[in-house]
Amino acid sequence: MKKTGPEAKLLVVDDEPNIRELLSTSLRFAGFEVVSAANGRDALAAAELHAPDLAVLDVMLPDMDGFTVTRKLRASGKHFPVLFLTAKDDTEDKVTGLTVGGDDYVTKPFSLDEVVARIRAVLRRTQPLLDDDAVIRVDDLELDDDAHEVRRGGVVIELSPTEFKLLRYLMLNPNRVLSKSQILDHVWEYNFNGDASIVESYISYLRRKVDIDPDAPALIQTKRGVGYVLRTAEKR
Amino acid sequence: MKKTGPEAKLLVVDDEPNIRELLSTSLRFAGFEVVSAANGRDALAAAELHAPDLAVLDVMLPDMDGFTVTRKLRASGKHFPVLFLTAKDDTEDKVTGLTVGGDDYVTKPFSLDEVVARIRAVLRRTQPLLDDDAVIRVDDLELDDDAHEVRRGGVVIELSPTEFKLLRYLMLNPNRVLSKSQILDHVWEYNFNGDASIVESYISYLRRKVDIDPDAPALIQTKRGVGYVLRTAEKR
DNA sequence: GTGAACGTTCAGAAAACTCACAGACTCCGG
DNA sequence: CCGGAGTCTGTGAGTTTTCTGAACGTTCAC
Repeated sequence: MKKTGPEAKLLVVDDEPNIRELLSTSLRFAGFEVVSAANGRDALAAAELHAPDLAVLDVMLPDMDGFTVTRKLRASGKHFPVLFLTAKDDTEDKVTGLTVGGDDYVTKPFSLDEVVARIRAVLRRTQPLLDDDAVIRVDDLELDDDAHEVRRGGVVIELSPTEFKLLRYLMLNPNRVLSKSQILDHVWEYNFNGDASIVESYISYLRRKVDIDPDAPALIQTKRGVGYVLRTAEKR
Repeated sequence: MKKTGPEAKLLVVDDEPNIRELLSTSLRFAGFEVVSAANGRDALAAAELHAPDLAVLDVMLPDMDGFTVTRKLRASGKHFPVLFLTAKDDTEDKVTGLTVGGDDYVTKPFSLDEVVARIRAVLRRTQPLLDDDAVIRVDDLELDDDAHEVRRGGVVIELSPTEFKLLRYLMLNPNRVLSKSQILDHVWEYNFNGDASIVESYISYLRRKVDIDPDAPALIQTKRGVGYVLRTAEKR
């Protein structure tokens, strides 16, 4: 899955240092090259200098709002797609029109995996050259990101949004034990402040839908005191 | 769907920056090469310079109206088709006569998919070389853009204009989940400011007409918390 | 002008979802 | 075999989402 060299170059723009760091770090870890800016002015300069493939752009910036930044970018001939970060209650109002180009948006607070998934989706849509299939496969389990659908042995499995995100995270890390806090950090919104026991609940839900057959070896396995793994058959 | 190289070169002319941007962005994303101008003078210059295949032209411009622009274009030997943007209350007689050549018009406020569809229709009519079929097919569901007709298993289904546009948008994105705001942005007029619940209503209407057979697997499916998809059977 | 078709909005019911809590169960060391 | 930590799962409250029907407005044909 990982290619040689970075997947794409991203420009992250947010005035809150915490969020900017959070995003930069996890996007970098996800294989992207990342440059960041704290306001609209710097964002425009960075876009000029680095020619990113996509920008992650907070709509609320100290000097000018995200739409203005986008307009200025477009005016100077930059046509890379933008993923907007909006507050949840901005929806309906200002968000309209954000999805007309290749652009998209996620609402704050977001979950990290969600952002990565949306970035990949936008890039896939705008530069279809990279035949990233959008389908993740582990044994006879398939997860189709575009259709937002999961199949086991060809049979569709209905999952709730959270169940879907959790399974997606597990499938992206097959045969790797993931701790409950790791899972929490990736799948739940970044400001979630319940405790990790909810992961147990959702693992339980998932098992009921994914690991039904009592004869087949379970895909989702518990590592006591450590976390959970998605085990493939091949890998023993 | 995406070809190598742009589909055609368009000239967008509108004095309102928002509309100009909105059009440019979504047309560019639809695969066209776009240049734009804010008034008649610039439009004539741009036409001379870029030799577009079609112009999208607001009839109300600050310096001269769209018909004058067209006349001057024709006078200087430019015979590419024009898609006029007119206000809804423009008198019939002004608009009449627009559809006699290859030209066509849409009324403001328009929906983005409508404009794209009209542009494609005009280009198809004027340069029939491109064998764009104008018929979109998903399983046994056919949508004929030219005839403005929908058939399921050969049987014609009567749809209202909005139902037709909605189904069209779904059929252009089979097996891809579309959020309610995405749908709103593409199918409804750009200045629509109701909320997304109207999408739910129209999906409901569509289902009643398109997914009648309770035995057949439903084409239109809800992805709770995410949006709606048009599912094909083949896609497994 | 009148009726029919179409479009929009609203409101309520039903269904689904998220999450906390708590008791039951399992594993493991001693 | 016991106890405790860790894990699993049922229950239920609160919220969100979806669906539907009905009311109201607009447009169009006659």
